[in-house]
Amino acid sequence: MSKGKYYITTAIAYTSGKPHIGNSYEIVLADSIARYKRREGYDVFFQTGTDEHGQKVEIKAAEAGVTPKEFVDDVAGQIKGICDCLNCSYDKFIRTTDTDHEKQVQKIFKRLYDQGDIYKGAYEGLYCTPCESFWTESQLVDGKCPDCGREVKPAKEEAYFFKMSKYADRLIEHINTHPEFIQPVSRKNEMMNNFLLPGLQDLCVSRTSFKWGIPVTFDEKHVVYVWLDALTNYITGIGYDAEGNSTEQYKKYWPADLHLIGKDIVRFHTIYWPIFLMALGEPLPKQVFGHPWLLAGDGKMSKSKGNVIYADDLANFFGVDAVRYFMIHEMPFENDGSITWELMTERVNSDLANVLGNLVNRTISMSNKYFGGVVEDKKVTDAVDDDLKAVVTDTANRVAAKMEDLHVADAITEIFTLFKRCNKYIDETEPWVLAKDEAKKDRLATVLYNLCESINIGAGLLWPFLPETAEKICKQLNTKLRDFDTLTTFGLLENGNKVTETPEILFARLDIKDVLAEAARIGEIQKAEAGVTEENGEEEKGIDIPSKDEIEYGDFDKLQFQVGEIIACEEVKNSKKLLCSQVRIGSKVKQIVSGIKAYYKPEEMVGKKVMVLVNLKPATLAGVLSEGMLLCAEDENGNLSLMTPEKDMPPGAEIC
RNA sequence: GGCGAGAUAGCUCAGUUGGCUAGAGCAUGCGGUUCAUACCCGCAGUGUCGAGGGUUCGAAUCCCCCUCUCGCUACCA
Repeated sequence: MSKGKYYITTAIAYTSGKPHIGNSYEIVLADSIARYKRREGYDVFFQTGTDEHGQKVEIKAAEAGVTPKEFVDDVAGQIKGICDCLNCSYDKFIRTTDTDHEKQVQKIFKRLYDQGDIYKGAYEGLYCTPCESFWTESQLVDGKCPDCGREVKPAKEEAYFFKMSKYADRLIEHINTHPEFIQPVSRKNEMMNNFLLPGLQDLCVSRTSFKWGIPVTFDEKHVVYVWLDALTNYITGIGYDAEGNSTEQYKKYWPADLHLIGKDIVRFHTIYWPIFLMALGEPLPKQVFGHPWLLAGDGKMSKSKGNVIYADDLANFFGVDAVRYFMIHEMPFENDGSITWELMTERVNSDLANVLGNLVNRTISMSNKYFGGVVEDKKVTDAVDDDLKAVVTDTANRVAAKMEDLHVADAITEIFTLFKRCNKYIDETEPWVLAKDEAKKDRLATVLYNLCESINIGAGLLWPFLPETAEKICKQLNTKLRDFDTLTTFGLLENGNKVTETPEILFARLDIKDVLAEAARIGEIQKAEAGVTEENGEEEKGIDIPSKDEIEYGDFDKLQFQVGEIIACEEVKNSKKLLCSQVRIGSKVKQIVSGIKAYYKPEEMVGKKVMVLVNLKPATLAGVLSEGMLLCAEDENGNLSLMTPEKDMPPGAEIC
């Protein structure tokens, strides 16, 4: 009997490179929910996939010397490989380069244009080159790029915009009347306070600055910009048609019951996506859950440091279910979790090996030792059985309650509580004592039956989370996976069932030394791939940034750079990132505000001689006048380093 | 700066509408046991529940204020 449909999606992964562990977490979480819902009796459709267009892919492909399509085919294959390696049971793996998807995106774009939701905008001096972004007049902040704060410049290019504000009131109303729509609730406040209530800006939905995208049918030099292309995967993947010929599958599954996404893209899923749907006249998804992140240890991951953690490396070493267990268990509902090889080892040893693996092993060993593997209830009960049975048969309800609220980590903890109760039961009943007394043989038989039945029920509950392990347990017990609606009934295990004679260790205990050796080995491989060797540990991989247009010497000559000496520096009040420096340039002193507080303390700024752009039009930042710009180098993580002359130079020396 | 969340045992956190000696897991110490993967079971802890004030018979829980952390957002010439 079906309880109805359940459509769950993950975000589609961007194909700029192989995803690390933090990006693999979501698919496991989604898979657990999907499997759980299926076992509950829902008709589940579980979609995941890849987001493959955009300039970043175009650049990466060019670097690799292949076409964008060849590049994304390769990366999408890797991403799909990781999903498969983690045993994820998706029903559809959509790629935004799928022909069906591309056609529908074009139709959607056309339709929204025809009905006036998308309009062609013109850009006069409103293009931010570093951000590759166009902005409308109203979007600028102090006349600057609202993303990076840098100068925007005149550009003849045109782009299409979506009229977000038209639907804002309806969306605010929807969010207020559907408190479950945005999860966790703290995200709802952020969306309301930062975007919806201050007033929505129109969103640019096309680009002309790169080619790797879905062309706008009626204006070929434009490609559809990322969010309209990516978000629509949730409907195109199940057969939406913008001209009214959607498939039965679409009619059955839409609206989605759950969009599972990272907390970084909540804004796109709870503002832009619902508004696109409103414009198309389609119902909104029931729930969007912005989950926290799984971070690797404390620092940032980088290949040149050799500390990137990939799901497949972990799965190869610890086993798939150990990785799934860690991800599910260690991730709280609202705060970020962290993963390291050490933490993985702790989880595997204490929960999987000690509690679960050992329980199954000792139970089967005793069945073999005392009864030749035959498990039979001789109905010799004792008061201590009652509590065991109560805990075991109630676990399904407890798990269900946790899953209802998407507290998946708590749900799996409930299952392990069941297994712990079993271990305690063994101590209470002391089977090895019973075994010494022939008169208590029947009691012993019942004890072992109770254990096998409890473990069987536990395995049934465990399946959505650790499918491979649950199946292994059933195989060792020689039972079938229990249907969900039988999990609250004790005693369904067939009498006279014979367990395996050769129980295999489910999870081996690990020695931390071996684990760290493996981590080090993988780290070395990564460093080698990143081009770092023992001798030249400093030889880094270069970073590429988008190229700007070629300029005339005259353009360069307009800029005046000089060496400036910082003679005083203080923090700017009311600002998190700004320092205000007094900079001596020749005989003059300029006041310059810079966003470098995170990298330099005011006192260490004083005395430095730095490169200054002196003829920049003065501006006011956080209420403080700034009459120039201190130049910095910036790495891929946004770390800044001031430019200083390589030999000592007097303040005011021209840089040319 | 604006908005929001949080500060509880060594670590990760639970603590419902204020009420009995403030809890769980992991780690630590001690004891028990041997079927089992040196495993399991039991016991024991320590906590000014971030600081200070207030409401109340009574506050981790409500109010005020302070300090710190985090998230989103603005600022990064």
